[in-house]
Parts: sequence; C-alpha cells; structure tokens
Amino acid sequence: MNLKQLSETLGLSQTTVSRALNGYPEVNEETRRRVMEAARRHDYRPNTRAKSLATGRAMAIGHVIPISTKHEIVNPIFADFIAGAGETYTKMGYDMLLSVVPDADQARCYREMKAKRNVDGVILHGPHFNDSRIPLLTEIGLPFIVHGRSTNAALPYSWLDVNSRRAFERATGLLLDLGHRRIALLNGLEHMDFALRRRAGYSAALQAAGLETDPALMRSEEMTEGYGHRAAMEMLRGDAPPTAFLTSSLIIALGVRRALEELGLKMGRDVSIVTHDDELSYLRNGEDIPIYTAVRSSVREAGRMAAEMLILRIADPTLPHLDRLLEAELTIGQSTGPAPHRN
Amino acid sequence: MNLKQLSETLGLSQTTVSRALNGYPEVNEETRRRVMEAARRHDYRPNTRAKSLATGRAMAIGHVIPISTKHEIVNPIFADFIAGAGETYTKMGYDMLLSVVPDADQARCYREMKAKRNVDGVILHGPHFNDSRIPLLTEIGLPFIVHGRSTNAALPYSWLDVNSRRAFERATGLLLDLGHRRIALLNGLEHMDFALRRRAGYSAALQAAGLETDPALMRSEEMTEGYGHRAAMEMLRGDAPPTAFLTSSLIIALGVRRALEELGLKMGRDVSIVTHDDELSYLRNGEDIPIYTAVRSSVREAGRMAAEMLILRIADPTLPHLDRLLEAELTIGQSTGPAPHRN
DNA sequence: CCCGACTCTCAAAGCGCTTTGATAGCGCGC
DNA sequence: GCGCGCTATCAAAGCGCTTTGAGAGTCGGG
Repeated sequence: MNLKQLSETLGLSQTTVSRALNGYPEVNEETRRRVMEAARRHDYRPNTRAKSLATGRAMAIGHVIPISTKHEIVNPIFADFIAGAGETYTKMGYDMLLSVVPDADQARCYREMKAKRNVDGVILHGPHFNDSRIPLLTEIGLPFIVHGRSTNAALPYSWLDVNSRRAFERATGLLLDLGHRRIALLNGLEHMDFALRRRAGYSAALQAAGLETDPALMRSEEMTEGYGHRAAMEMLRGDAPPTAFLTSSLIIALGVRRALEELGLKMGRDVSIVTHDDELSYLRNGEDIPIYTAVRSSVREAGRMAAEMLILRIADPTLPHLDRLLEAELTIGQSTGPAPHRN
Repeated sequence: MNLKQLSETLGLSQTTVSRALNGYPEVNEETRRRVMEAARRHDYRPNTRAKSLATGRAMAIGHVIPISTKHEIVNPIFADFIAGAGETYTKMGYDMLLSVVPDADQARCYREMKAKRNVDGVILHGPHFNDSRIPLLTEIGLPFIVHGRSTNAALPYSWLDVNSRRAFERATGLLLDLGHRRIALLNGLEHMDFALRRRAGYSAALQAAGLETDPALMRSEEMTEGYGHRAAMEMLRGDAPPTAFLTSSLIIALGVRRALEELGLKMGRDVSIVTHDDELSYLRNGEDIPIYTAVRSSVREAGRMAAEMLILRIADPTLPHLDRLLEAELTIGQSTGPAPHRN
C-alpha cells in the first residue's frame, strides 16, 4: 500500500493524505481522523527511501565501528552503547546504520556516508588524543557527537563523556586510604583519550599522597582478559610486587583475578582490585553485592544520551556545541581491603 | 555533486553517465573511461535514497536485536556476529540497519521494515523452538537467514548453524572418558533452540554410557557470569556434587571458576569444566594455550557466512532454501582432567 | 449583494537516480 | 542506392513521497 493507493481508496488527493498523516494544521479534523483510520487499517507506512529523497533527511544515524587491525578486536562496550542509542532512535523514529570497517578505512567511510546521503549524523566512538576524525567530520559537514573527548582537538565539538580522570583519582585515593602504596595501573591503549585521562587521575592521586609513579607498575594495552592475567603475573612475580591493581575494564580485572588464583593469593586480602565498570549487560559485577570495588558508569545510558544529543544537533546544526560530563559512581565490593602488613 | 551536475560537466546525458558507471555494455569504452575518471575526480557517489527508490532495492540488510525484557540483556555474541556480517556487507556494497527492540515488539519491527522498504532482507537471531518469526517473515515476504535453527518449524527456511548437539555430545563424551560420572549442564534458556540441541547432545552421550540424566545437575538460565557462579555454588555444596561442568558459554564458565576458587577447589584437578566458546574477540579463551577445554566455533565467521547466504537469497528469492551446518572444534585446555578418586 | 478572509483540498513540480524506447550515425551487402 | 543491423547516445517516464502555489467553497461584514 503506497500513498497513491491510499489516497485513491479515500477519494482524496495525495497532498491531503500526506498532510493529514504528518500533522499539518490545514486539514479538517474529521478528514484527518478518516485518513488516520484508513492508514491504520491498511497498515500504511511511507516508503523511507521516497520520503527521505523528498525531504532530504535520511532519518538515520551512522555508527562506524572500527576494527582494530592489529588484534581484530571489537570493542565489547559497543553492544551496550548501541543498545542504549538504539532505544533512543526507535523512540525518535530514526534508524541506525552500522559500518564495520578496519581502522584505516574510517575516513573514507565517513566521506561516503556524507556523499551517499544515507545518514543525518554520526556518533564518533573511541576518540584518540587529537583525533583526526573531528576535523574530518567538521570539514565534510556531517553532524556528530563524540562519545568521549579528544584532548588537544583543534576544533570545538559536541561530546558526552565520563569524568575518567576524577573516577581514577578517587579510585586511587581509596586504595591509598586503605594503606596501599604500590598500586598497579592496567590501562587501555594510551592513544585512546580515556586512557590518558585515567592515567592522569591515577598519577594525580599518587602525587597528592607524595608518591611517585613507577613505570614498572603501569601498563597500557588492548583490554583483554589475557592482558590482565599476563600483566598481573609478571608484576606479582617481580620483586616489589604491587598490593593493589587499578584496571580499566572488568575484563582486565577478570584476568588479574585469574592470576591471583594461580598464585594462591586471595583477592581483597592479599591483593586489592579496583576496576572501571561499564555495566555491560552480560558481564555484571555481581548480582546483588558487587564483586569488584569499581567506578561505575553505565555505557548503555551514555548511548541513550548521546543519541538524544545528536538528534538535537541534527535538528539545528547552528546550535552551540553541546557537552555533558557524567560522574562515575564509586562502589565498594569484595575486592578491596587494607594493604597487607609487611613482614 | 549529483548525477545531473556530473553529466553536465561531461557534456553527456545522465543516461550515458549512469550506464557508464554501472558497467552497462552499450557505452563506448573511451567514454566510460572519461566518465569514470570524472566521477573519481569529483568524488561522485550516487545518492543511496534516490538509487534505491529507482531500483526498488534498498541495498541494506536489517538485524533486529531483541532485548530480553526480563533481564535487559544484550546477547554478547551480537557484537562479534555483526562484525563478521558487517565485513561481508561492506565487501558487497550493502549497508547494515540495526533495530534494538524489546522482545515483544519484534513482529511489528519486521513488518515495518518490510512496509518502509528500507531493507532487502534480514538475519534472524536467536531462534526459539518452533519460532513464530519464521512464518511471519515468510508471510510478509522478507528474505531471511536464520542464525541457528528452529526445531519443529512449520515451514522450510534457510539457516546457518553450529552442530550444537554433536558438539555437546562430544564434550560430554570427553568428560565420560576422563571418568566423570556426575556431569552438570549449565545451559542457556531452553526456549532457545540451541539450548535444546545442546541438552539433547548431553543426554545422548550420558545415555550411550548407560547413565541417567539427573535434573539436579541441569540448569537453564540467561547466560551470565552470576548464573554460573550461583549454580556451581549450589551444586557443589549439595550432596552428591558434580565432578565436572559443561557450560553453554565462556561467561558461564567464568562464574563456575569463581565458585571453584571460593570453595578452594582447583579447576582441572578437583572439578573439570568444558565450555562452548564462541571465540568472542574480547573474551579469548587464553592467548596461546586455551584455558578452558572447549567446543569452539567462531561466531564472527558465522556472521560472515550468514550474510553471504542472505545476499544470495536476495539476489534470487526463488532459489531453493540454503542451509549450512558448521562443526565445532573440540580443543583440550587446562580445565579438564581425570575425575578425582572417591574417598 | 459583493468582496475579502479564511478553510480545506488539489494538481503538479521536484528530490536524484534507473531504465525504456527512440534516434542518429555508420558500415555493409544486395 | 537503399535498407538492415549495429553502436553510441539521448529524452523522458517513473520510483513514492513532500511541498508549493493555486483554486474551490464558505462565511461574515459593509
């Protein structure tokens, strides 16, 4: 059933039917009622392609999912972020277009999206330090929201981020309060902006306590379970092992925990762990009581909000840039305890 | 730059330019060369919306991601499946459209996709026993491929699946060979078809060994870490605890492992674990040597293949139904060992 | 009684592409 | 020399919607 057929069965012009359905005021309420009713009965839906060709708006948002070419890893937070964004899109009548591309092809992908006109805007994932995609998107004139921030970006942009610096500063502070002095940081790759901020928070807290950062206790890698395990093993077997770990993701923390187990150490007694927790739906930090002490921030909620911000920007691209900083919540679990006594 | 502008700069008609770009034979090779060159220089890309309005093909594939309304869980395998499918789409010039909807709204979502004409086909995720979406999609005439199978489906359909039954039969067989007699099965929700097949394989192996299945050793829940932990705790604390666990996902296995740790049991010595492993990119089963003995099958590869099959079906919907059964690979890790002696 | 204002509806143009059907030009055989 | 077949190109219609600009009808005021 298309508009022409629908208008014919109603004995009205396409114009009137279209206006009735789209809520324009110049149509008689009685007529509108009839049209609505008929549309419902015939389950009429406008052809998206025709509609967006006519209006110039695609009613779709693009997400470019880069695949790390080195490790072929899909960032596990995408599923939840996208679930959140998807909720907003569905509510607002937008579609979500996903492109999975190798890191290197991202620029081309964005240009294509613009040229092919099949999205009205995009969400930029995983921003780096001074991320080149920000000037690119600005140049090609595609509205966007950054999930995260990009330190040193040359141009202004809209973003939504968690206060990673503060979160890691507080987490480190907690461990210091518990008496820990050798605190390891298992961070994500440090070309990622969030990783830089987390390290800054960690360093700031140590410095405030009059401690120096120790390069031997700081790692920066792709956030996998294996990384957590390997790094913890090496550090704990070394001389002057850490008494606590601060990890950038729950998955890394799982690896650390496995290392503790293998070494016969008890988490929360012999070694403490504080982790960042994105509240991934399939990897909950305990069911009732949290297992890990964590700085928590729902990435799903971030998805919802980022999508809303983007839709606002699309509606009026001349608006001043939006930004929103979320604070992570620090929750105490069973993975932390006072630093063990020296003997 | 649109087609009209491009053809004007070339002094050719839109027809000729369009044909030159789309590889039609009736255009002079010299002309085609000129056109191609100009298109490249101006970075011309046809407007997707206009193109698909004209051709009637959307050049997009839909994925409906259902959100379990009870637990709000996003199936963690989606990220990798979609990464795989996305690779194929990019290669074949298709876009991927994602809809995140609550379980209950799926039917409406599929109907809309059809009516709005913004996809050429869909991939059906997580099929149930006698899944109602199969007759629905058949009725509305949207080409589809099922990732998995649906036992008892009334209609024929195309699918790609892992031989879950065989995989779990072999896994159970391995544990039996190691002398285990009390083997627990921590399965996914059993309205999911794969879970039924896995249980069937498990039961068949036990039966072949002359053993009876014990309901006390079989669970069926949403596959989370917490579930694995809770179930293992309960079973291991009960009388007649199992000596081995067979789990439907690596995430469940992580939970079981945590339970073992808390109870002071050593994995592979006191209690064995065999798990299904989807080879999720961010949750690898060990880096060099596998941690868990597992029946492995790459869900990413499944995504690639399912997408290819769907594109074939879209090209010719009259083709007989396609199907493809993948065999999982059984790899021995450190989580299995001979059943402990009774004492 | 007529005119302007207002309400409701319509025909047609336009969005950017593909594709049909027509046409011009050219060499070739009869 | 004429018609045929072939090649290379084009004008125009059509995909299904929105939106502009116009028109038909109604009503009230002067």
